[in-house]
Amino acid sequence: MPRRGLSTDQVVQAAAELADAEGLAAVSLSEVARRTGVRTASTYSHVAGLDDLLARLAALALTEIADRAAAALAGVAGREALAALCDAYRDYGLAHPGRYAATRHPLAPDGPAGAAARRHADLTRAVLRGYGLEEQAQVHAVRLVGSVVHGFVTLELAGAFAHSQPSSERSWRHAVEVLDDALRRLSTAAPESTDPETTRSTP
Amino acid sequence: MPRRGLSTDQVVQAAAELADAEGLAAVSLSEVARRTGVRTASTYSHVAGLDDLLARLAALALTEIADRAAAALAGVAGREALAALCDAYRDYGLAHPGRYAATRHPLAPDGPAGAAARRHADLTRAVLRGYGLEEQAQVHAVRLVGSVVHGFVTLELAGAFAHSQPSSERSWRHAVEVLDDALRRLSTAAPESTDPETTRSTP
DNA sequence: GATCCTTGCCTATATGTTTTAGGAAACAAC
DNA sequence: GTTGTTTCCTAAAACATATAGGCAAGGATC
Repeated sequence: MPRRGLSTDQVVQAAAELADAEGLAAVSLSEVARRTGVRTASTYSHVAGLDDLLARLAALALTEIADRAAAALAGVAGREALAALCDAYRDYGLAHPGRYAATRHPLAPDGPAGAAARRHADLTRAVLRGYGLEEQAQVHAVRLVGSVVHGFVTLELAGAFAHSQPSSERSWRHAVEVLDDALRRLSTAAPESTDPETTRSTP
Repeated sequence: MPRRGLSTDQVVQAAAELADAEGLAAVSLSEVARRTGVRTASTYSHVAGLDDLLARLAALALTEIADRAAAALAGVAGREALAALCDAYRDYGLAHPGRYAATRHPLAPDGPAGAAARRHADLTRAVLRGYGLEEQAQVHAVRLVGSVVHGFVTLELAGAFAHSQPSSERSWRHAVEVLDDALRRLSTAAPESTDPETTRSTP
């Protein structure tokens, strides 16, 4: 019996292609084994189990997104940078729905997925630096941008915007534009907010 | 053998409680059967299978959210209405994470889930009416609001905002405020956009 | 070149879940 | 009481996760 020469990366890769083609729910050790040409039990030589495989898949997706975002951000700033960052997420999600869905898998803060998650936060922070926000506002902005992007892509992939005019593409451009506008206004707004609701005691 | 007097609603209810307590992934026909005191095969008398159960769970969650949103919207308008709508979603998601997660289950446009989804769109539209947007801008706004809310709640439930200052509660209030501000600006902005980027040929 | 050692892959097995098929008993209506 | 419907059962097939133990391929070492 000749060896297939399988590696962990190849197993994860097979899972990624399966997820994109058939949906994340279709990813099972059995099906991955089938597609790599080995028996199910043999995959345990490369991954610790289904949960480990899904975690590695999440790490792969996060890394790929961060790579693309970093590349897209080279040489741009301000509004263009925000659009490039947001587009990197959405384009990846549309091109690789299964991997994107894997991203929601609960990930350990340590490990490769944690490192990738930190890269994401850093990239968003780098983009937001161009808006001149103060520290606290920047955290809020990171979360807002993340919410809009993640929410839109998730709903779009779920088909919530299909079969309805205008196209989701239009709405996406509109959303990014509104986001840019809002961030710009936040930067020019009171740099030291005196709103009693947001400047309570800071423990 | 005395009958348990089970009904479809009771099965779905058991699944809902299971999902909230142990996570949506823990919902299986076996576990639901265990909790309702019947054998696994017996649940097939009430639901057509696991997929049908999850779809019914999604419909239940969407209906419950719509009910709460509708109640929260009674007698308020403008900024308060927007906040009430958004809070209804988030409060439900935090209180019932499993049911909220079930919402992402692919739903057929016909059937009860489809009706609930339409209620949601109508509720959002009702809130946005207070901002005086034109038709096309209103569609964009519905999608934007949906994205922000869904994205934020999803990320918050995934723990993305935990272990980090300031609290996610602060960021949430901030996000809703920014959203209100953005919508208000859209209403006062050019009612007929002449931006060449957004008014290309309409095929 | 013969001998280890690691390890990729195997078979076999235990356990749990989904789903269908067929039957018995509870319950309701007449 | 008979009939009919519905709930729940047992039985069984198909498939998934996971572990244990074994065999041999591919190197490294002597």
